[in-house]
Amino acid sequence: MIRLLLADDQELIRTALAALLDLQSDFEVVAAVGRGDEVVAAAKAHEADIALLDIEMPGIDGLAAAAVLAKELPGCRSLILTTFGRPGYLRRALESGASGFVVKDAPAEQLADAIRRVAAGERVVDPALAAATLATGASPLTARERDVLVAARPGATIAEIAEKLFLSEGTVRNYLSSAIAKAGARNRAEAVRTADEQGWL
Amino acid sequence: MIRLLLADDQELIRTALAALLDLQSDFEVVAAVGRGDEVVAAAKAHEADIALLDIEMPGIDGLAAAAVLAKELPGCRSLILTTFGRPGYLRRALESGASGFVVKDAPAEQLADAIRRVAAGERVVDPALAAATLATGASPLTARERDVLVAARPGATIAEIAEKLFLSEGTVRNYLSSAIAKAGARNRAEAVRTADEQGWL
DNA sequence: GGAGGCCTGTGACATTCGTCATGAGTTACC
DNA sequence: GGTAACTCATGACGAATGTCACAGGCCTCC
Repeated sequence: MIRLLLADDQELIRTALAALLDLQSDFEVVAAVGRGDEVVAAAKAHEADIALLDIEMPGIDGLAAAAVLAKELPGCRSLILTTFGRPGYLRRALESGASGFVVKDAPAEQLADAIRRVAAGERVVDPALAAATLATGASPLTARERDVLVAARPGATIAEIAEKLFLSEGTVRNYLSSAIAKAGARNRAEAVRTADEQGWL
Repeated sequence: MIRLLLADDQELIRTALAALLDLQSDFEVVAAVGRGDEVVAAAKAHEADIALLDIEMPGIDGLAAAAVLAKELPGCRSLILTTFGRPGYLRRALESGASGFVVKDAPAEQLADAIRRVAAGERVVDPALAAATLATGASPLTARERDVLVAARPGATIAEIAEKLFLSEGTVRNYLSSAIAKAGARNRAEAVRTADEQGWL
């Protein structure tokens, strides 16, 4: 019997996944939480074998939760279950110590199979996504370029970004310029968009 | 017995919701599709009573599917089931002829309750969301201002927007300027963002 | 028929943005 | 100790953007 922990911010999805997984005779959903920062405590309390983690959650995100889990509770493996199959997400997931990565538009049998294989100690990754990740390569952005792009995301002006990061406006313009070049964009907005899609942010 | 049609682009969510709803003794999931343009045919073929529609789908979106369904198959009511509780979505859903609107972070009982009430002929809407919609009011944008904002969304330049909409660049600048003013933004990017969040696009 | 609103366009203007050259300070690595 | 990369900054330049005033054509509504 494999003991599962579910973490997803949408209650309906959480409940529905639990209903689906409970149909499998060798699975048992022992806990379901809606926040990333509740994952570790729940995993400890219910002695989960595998944590199914969504990425987008309040508190800390699923990738960070996987990292904490790997450190504090090595007996509980993590399987990232998310909507977006972005290359950068997969990379960060594996760096965070997750044992698997499944996207939400996969068929149910694939999820069940992934859970069983992770429980057996394997690492499970969608082959197509893995190939895309290798092809994309790591982020070419420096730490500060990334910061500036993140701060620019909501549509902030240069002055606002500079104020938020305690930089001069000229410096912000320079970082933005190089980030735009590295993203192959012609705009701040386009650079933010492509960097986001690549998982660089 | 209420016959349900599920439409969601993510297969896992589709399957999981089907598993959840089948637990209710008075529900029967008779069809599940992953594209908006398959909804009507499937509803006809399986004589569904209620269609549960996600908004974001390939083909046509759930709101458009609800409109077609209301026209071609009045016996089948629509219930929008979506991640985002944006005021504009709710407004467009009700204008499209949908009978209900539930967000995906509602508890499962609320969904089941909504389905039963829609089946009984009621209109079902989350009260908090309805209040937000009334408070927000309709979009202040004119049709063209909206078009320009949509075209500007990926980070396009003025020249690209003008080319796409067959307008002069000066005209595009004028529309953008008034749209920015109406959105209370100081940027094109910020205007796109807030308009998107309000459901004006 | 007149008023008002939207669509489309032009021209001008100040501001912001993106690019480039350059330099100093820091850290890391050979 | 030297090289390289990153961080932060300044100044200057052209291009893109946002704002404003204005005008003609087309609707709709009173």
